[in-house]
Amino acid sequence: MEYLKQLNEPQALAVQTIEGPVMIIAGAGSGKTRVLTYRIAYLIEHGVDPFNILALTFTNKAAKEMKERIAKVVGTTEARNLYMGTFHSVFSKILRAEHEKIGFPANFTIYDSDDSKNLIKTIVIEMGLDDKMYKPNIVQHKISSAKNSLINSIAYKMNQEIQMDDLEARRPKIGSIYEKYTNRCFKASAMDFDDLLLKTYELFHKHPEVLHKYQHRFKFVMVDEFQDTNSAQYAIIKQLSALYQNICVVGDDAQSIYAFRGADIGNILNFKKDYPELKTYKLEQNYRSTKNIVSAANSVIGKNKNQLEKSVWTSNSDGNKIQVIKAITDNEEGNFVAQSIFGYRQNNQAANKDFAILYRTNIQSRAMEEALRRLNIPYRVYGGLSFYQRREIKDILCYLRLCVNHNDEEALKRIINYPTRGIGKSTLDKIIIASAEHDISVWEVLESIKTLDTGISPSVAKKVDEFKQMITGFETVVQQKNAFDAASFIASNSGLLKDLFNDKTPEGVNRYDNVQELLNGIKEFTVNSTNHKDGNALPRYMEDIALITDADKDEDDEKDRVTLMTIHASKGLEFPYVFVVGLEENLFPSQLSINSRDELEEERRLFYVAITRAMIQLTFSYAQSRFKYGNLIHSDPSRFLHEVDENYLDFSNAGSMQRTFLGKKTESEGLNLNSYSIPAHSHLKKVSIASKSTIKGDPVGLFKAGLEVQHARFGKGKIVSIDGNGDNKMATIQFEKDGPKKLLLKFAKLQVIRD
DNA sequence: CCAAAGATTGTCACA
DNA sequence: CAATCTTTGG
Repeated sequence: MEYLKQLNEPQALAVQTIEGPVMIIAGAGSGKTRVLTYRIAYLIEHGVDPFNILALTFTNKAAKEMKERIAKVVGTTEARNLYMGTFHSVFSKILRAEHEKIGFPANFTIYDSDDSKNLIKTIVIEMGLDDKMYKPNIVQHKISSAKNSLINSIAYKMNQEIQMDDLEARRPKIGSIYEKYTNRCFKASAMDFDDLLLKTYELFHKHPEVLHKYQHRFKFVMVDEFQDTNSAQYAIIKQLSALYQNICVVGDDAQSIYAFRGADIGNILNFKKDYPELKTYKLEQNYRSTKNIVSAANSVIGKNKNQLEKSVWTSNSDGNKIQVIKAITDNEEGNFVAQSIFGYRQNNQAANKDFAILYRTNIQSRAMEEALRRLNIPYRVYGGLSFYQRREIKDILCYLRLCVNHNDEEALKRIINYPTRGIGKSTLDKIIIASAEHDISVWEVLESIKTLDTGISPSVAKKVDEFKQMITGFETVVQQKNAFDAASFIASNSGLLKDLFNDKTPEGVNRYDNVQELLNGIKEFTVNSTNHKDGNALPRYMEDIALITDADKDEDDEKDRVTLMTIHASKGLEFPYVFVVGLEENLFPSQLSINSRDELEEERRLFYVAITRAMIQLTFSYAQSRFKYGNLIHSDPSRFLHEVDENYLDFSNAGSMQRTFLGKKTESEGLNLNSYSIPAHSHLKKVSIASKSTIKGDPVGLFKAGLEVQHARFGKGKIVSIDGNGDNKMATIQFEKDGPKKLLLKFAKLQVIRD
């Protein structure tokens, strides 16, 4: 019990309260992971069998890390028997084990959201509906939220309220699409992410004996990041812990940032109502950040109405104020941030990996990357297009998927004509129609392509049959070989590898390399799991891979690089130096959120998460204009900037970084935005780099009403107003000689005289 | 059936 | 802008 001495009072109480419902409200940086780890260790040391502990985490990586930490306290053997993982991975395992009860085969495919969207798109077209009204994204979102609220397609269609809502939204057919989608998934032996929860709930609901089994198995249930659970997840943990009531949830309502994908902050806010016996512990001491940072964060989150009462404090030193950087464009913002990192790094002996640049949207990484590259600062971008979503990776995975599960319709559609083998869209359509007519899976159509009346010509039918035989051949290989050998065999014998190899464009070479990387990953899996029964076979790899994300890949984290990620992805992490960039209205808070109080509060919580990632120094930045859809648009500073108590902010750099931009614009050498002076009290040294213009093309967005300008033909004039967007931006100018004129800024070649 | 040109659309976060 | 979808001509 040596470790109990490392804990403060509420932490120690939380660790030692092991029976009955417990809620741990863990403020940012309050040692949550430590408490979770020790609590599990404490359970085990008090005689609880690790087999009886279920711990649900937000990411696979979190589960893995926690397991390692627990292993250090209680030993590897004990730790290995813990049941730990994400909701999705834990429940997909249970569903595979209990597959007979739900009528699915054990080898069901997990459709990712692209697969779901494609299927929805197909169904909408097949039903002859207006695809403007029934956009895949919208329909998918509707189906997903229904599933997250435990409403299956039958209940959906019977629910009067929902039907009315859909009718009002002029989308009355959503229920029918949902129903067809469900049937189609079933026929394809596939589940989407939401099904993993919904079907688990239904399994437990319909089969009490199964529920009972797992209730006894998991006598102690712990849930991390409870603020981000949705109704389905909550319902399931309630089912599981109903018997023993040993349920411990850990979270921070102030960090609930996933409502957009169905997370219900009400789960944590109302938890006590469901468990009156609840013991609540609040971890309020922050060990991570300086006083300035903690106070700034508190001043922000205080603006939210909907929250549990708590006061986060720290005994750390005051630290520096939060630097605020103002830039003219997004590119300039990138330069300032990069230079700032350069300066901090030199003056504070900081390493690259001490820095993080956090942004609201992934696209913002580009300007940052360019600037970092220019200063030779190594970085790593997290998130963005996932490795597993890349075309070439998805292609090969679909081959593997089809080998493991013939019925996988989305996989079949994707690869039946890639590499091209003369089976085009019309043929595919005929196959799908036949599968609907005979109520058989698409694969079964292929099996009897020669006898069914599909309208496919014999010559094409022959090609289809050849494809079918190729896959059947692969299947034999899968059964006989380990995962790596089977995957390699399929990659080359499908022609896919050759197709990529023949593409000598840089992208083609890259794709080829990516496939090699995937195969290396499979190799690693094969080597690592040879001691497991059947663990080296492809089907097991496929089960794993569907729920793995890039964040789970433990890529050489040791490399000394600056971290670039979205704020969402940064949850749970900490960095000595943090830059929160793009603090502009309509970007952060996002324009989609500003019309609803709840959504705005979520954005504010997101801002809170961003602030609380920083340990030593926090920097905010914003640009006055940035490119969006190829147009330079004007941006106002974020309202969040004004919500931070100004006692904790340092605006001195915000002013000094402004250059007389417009005044310099006319010089033929181009722009030099890359040198600025830094106040004496700052850590930063003056940094100057030579670099080309940060603005691409004409900065037409920078003209404003009131400017005095010079035109080559019309002479001097004053801008009255600006209309239109992007290339069509037009200025009404009152010229001294020729009176008012309307000119396209793109062509006018105006020079600014004075503003 | 296919490649290339043209049109459209979207970008908010993710298991 | 860039990725994706649609149209068009061979």
